[in-house]
Amino acid sequence: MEIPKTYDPQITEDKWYAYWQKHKFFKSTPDKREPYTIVIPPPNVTGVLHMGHMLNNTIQDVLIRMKRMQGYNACWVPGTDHASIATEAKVVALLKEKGIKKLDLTREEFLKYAWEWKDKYGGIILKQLEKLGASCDWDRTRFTMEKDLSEAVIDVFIDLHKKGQIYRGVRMVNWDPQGLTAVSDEEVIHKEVNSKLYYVKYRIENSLPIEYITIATTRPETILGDTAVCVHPDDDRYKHLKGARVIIPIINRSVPIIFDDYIDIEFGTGALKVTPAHDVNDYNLGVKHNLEVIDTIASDGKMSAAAQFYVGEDRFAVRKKIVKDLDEMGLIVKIEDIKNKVGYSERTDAVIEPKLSMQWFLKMDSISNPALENVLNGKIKLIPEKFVNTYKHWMENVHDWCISRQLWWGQQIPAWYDNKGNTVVCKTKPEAFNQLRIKNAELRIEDVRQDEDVLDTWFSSWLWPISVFDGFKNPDGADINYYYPTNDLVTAPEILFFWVARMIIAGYEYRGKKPFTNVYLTGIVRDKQGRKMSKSLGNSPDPIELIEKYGADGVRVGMLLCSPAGNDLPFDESYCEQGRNFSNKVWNAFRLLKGFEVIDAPQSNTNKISVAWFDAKFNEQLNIINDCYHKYRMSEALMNTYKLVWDDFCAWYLEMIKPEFIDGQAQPIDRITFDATIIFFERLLKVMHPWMPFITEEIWHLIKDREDKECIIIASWPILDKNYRWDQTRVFEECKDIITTIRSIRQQKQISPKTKLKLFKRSAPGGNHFDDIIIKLANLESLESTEEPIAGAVSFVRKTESSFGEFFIPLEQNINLEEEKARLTKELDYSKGFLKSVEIKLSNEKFVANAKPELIANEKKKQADAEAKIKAIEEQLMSLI
RNA sequence: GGGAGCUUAGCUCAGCUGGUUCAGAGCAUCUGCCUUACAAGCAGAGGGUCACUGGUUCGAACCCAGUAGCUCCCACCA
Repeated sequence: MEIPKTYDPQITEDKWYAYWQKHKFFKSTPDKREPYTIVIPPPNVTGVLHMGHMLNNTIQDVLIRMKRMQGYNACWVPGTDHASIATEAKVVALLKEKGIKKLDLTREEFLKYAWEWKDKYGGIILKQLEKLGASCDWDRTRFTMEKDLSEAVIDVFIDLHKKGQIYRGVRMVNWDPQGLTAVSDEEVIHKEVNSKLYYVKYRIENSLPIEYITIATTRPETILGDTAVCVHPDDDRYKHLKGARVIIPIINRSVPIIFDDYIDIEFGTGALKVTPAHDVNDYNLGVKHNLEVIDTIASDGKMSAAAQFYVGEDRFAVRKKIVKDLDEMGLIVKIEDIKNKVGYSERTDAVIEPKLSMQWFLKMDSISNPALENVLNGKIKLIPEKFVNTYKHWMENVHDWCISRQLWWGQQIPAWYDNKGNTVVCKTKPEAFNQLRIKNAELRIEDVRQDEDVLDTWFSSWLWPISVFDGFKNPDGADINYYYPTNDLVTAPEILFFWVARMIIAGYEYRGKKPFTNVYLTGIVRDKQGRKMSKSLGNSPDPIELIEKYGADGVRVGMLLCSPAGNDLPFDESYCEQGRNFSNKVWNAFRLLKGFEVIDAPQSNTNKISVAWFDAKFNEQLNIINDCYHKYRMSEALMNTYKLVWDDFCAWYLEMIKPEFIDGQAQPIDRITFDATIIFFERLLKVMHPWMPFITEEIWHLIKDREDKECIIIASWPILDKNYRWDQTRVFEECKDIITTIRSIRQQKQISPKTKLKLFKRSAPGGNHFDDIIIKLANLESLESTEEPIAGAVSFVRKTESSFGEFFIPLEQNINLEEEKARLTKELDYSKGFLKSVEIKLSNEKFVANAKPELIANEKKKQADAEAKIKAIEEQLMSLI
């Protein structure tokens, strides 16, 4: 059978994925083995796979696959997040296209549409994860708004309310006028924008002649809500205005001038207009000075009836209009360009409006203590560690969490009201009725109303590591006891506070234990210009298309080659190309092996040495790779695997054992060497498997007939031989050096690689362990020892096993003496320089006194080495003359 | 405004307790090769004042101080 020259991922990927599924290799149930558990950061149901998911989930899959091979009961729990704002926005938009307005629907009708939408599109992203090879236990797929998980959310709300951690109150919240809901502080993104600072004159009441005070504001549209003007008590410009009042223009309201040291005298005119309804600071001032609150902006961002003017017009339109009107009245003193920060909604990108409203909050102070403590004491590790600082800072300054959202898609808050202003928190309406009736005897059940709001999505996802194992429904169940705490969490640093911190809080609150041990924080995938990949910029490649083009293995390798934990990843398709090329390299190594003719024959010395060397090399590298995994240095683990396969195995080992051609006829290989090589290759496939699951599985089956269930995905990770012959690998480096030097000389002298050369070696006796390899790989006719230098030959000095050897290659043509001399002299100078630096060090009394003895011994060895090398080169130079 | 981090080859990054001439890797580049596993390849080569300035030390890419530039996080200055 002809094996194609290039590897074709298309024909293998779906095949093996289905095969793994069929044999339930991803499935996990509690057993005697040690569990290794990851819960997926649930992607939004609205989501489609983007590069961030690709990166994130590939890392999780690598970890899961490796641990599975290492004998752990590996369990990767998948699922999706209901993403209340994002999903609701999507459904609203879809209904709008159909000509249906959300406001015309009842809650039940709307939710029916939303669920229909979810059932239709909610699973797309999970299907896409299959394409990249994600070995999730799909039978465990959960959804944050499914029945059990929702119930857990409601129970937690009731429980925390009972504990006094949840309260309801009127507060200044971040209002999203587009999503028509409050959002938490964490969902507001502050962006620096170019704004204008308007200087507006307010007339002092009853002043004669007419006196004005000039205030500076970036938001003139809120003037109608002003209820005071505030200045600093020490500001000499305004001291005479104690007790005075000013007239708010347009609306002609009389308001007091108040004095407060909150004011920055330097900013603007040192006079601040105070609008308690639309600014947090102003609100606080209002509370302090007992000011009236006039809410002039409605929830949709348009002027409310309370504004009296511009009613129903949008806040930004009004800004322009009011400036024009004020200007016509001669009240605009000047307009300055400034930069300031404006809050935007994370979900809808609308400008956030600070707004007073009644919301539910979770007190964060005491509940978050264990979450801070256990990250600081290292029981939970953040990788990379630098995020601990950020985490600490946030946890120490954490604000109460606004958990109510004015939406329908989500868990409805289990708070109930009667018609007399009583509130109870409990699970069901009948329960609520009974409780409310204690306070309100005439209450009828029809008058019991449930809170209209739903809970913040994060208020359900913070329970994820517990709820996916039914830890609320069945707190002593087999699953939760076995899998919790989970091991690793892989996620983006962006949601360290949104999600990670809160999961830790919930973990300690509800299980008394951490939810996971290691948090691996990936970077952000960016484009070449360093911009974050986003749909709106259109700079994000479609991962599925990349997979089709380069193969899932290629894309996986490409992405992970250059993404150390916590570092952003400037993505470029060429990385995928590199990944694909690697797949192809592996494929061709397989083709070579497959093409060997194997006979029962004695093993040549060359092959024997080669096998011993690679065995040692493999163990040396496996040790390093294991260590990289252990330290979560994923890219480094991959790079070492890559080099082990490409350089050590393909470029060196396979060339060492590859049978020669005689008269155009490939020679057979002896069975001992062949079998050893197959074992090596299988070990390599195993080490590659977590990164490249598909091609390794394909080759695993092609290289040998195997039983149905004998798959690499469940094969065991190679066992490290700690007693490997490390001396072999070291000495072979010297051998490589000699070979490379000869090849380099060929290049310089323009001698074809096909021309066989004679090599003479002049050195101390012994030390010819790898000579046969040198003969083969440097394409030598012979390698002989010589007592005397060979005149007229190209020569060089290289380290051999015990000391330095002088090497000579006699050539047909005459050598250029000057050129050779120059080359040797250069090397001599280098060696002399080296010797000198060592000698300086050794003659430095302070060094000898302070340095560790091993170090000094090492320096002495270097000195001796350098002296030997210099001597050898000098002798060679002599022989040239 | 507060905090954290970064700056090493053209690019992306290693350099893990200061000690091999330590200045590394992959990619890219250049040169020579279509050599019966692979041109998605093979062989070889060239790239760097380790941001800058001082200090500590026998010894600094690494420790300390300052300077410059970049990034991120947090924060209610109109």
